[in-house]
Amino acid sequence: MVSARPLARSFFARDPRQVARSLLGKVLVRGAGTRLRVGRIVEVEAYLGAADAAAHAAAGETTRNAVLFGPPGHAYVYLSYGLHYCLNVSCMPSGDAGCVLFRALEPVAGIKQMARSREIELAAADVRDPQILRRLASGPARLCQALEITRPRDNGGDMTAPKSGLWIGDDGFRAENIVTALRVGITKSAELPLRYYLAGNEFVSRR
DNA sequence: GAGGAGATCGTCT
DNA sequence: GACGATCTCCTCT
Repeated sequence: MVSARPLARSFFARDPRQVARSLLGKVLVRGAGTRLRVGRIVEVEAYLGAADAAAHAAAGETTRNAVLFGPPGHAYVYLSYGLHYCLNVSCMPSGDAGCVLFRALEPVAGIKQMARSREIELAAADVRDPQILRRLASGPARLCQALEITRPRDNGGDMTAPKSGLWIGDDGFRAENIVTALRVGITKSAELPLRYYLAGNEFVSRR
């Protein structure tokens, strides 16, 4: 089991582009005690708030996106296409409602639990099968399924506090060779290069 | 391996 | 009443 320390709130009180790059290589931790599920963050996207037409915050504050307008470092979870949840963390560039979307994780611990949540049959021999591991959390909706992240349960939670049950930690891993690319699945402001991932990483959702 | 369609519902117009 | 920051399955090549 890795030991990780939570990130400070000030980490998130920056421009979402800086936060996004800095988050690569950190670990997303679900749960408490010994039943932890841990994934390394390998792919994220930045959303800039009012200046970014693709951002949920662009049209102003509503009950849905209220978390984005609150303090940085909190979880913003929303339902996409009526089926899937997606996880963001709020940032605060000069009072604006920016955020970072988590797009893919590399499973580190609690792999069998993740598979169960994803309804993937996993024999002991499969735990190291890269084909199967890749299906666990490579995609924003998949990682929410794998960690059982939902809006009723996790929206607004404090991602700097382990006691919230969903937090981000630094285990000493240092990201190198970060690739910048276009964001996935949006139509507005699609030309902005705000997606970041670890070069050559197997668990990135799209290359 | 690539491409297309369907699933499904909260939120905003 | 329309529309998604998606995933999976199916078909075709």
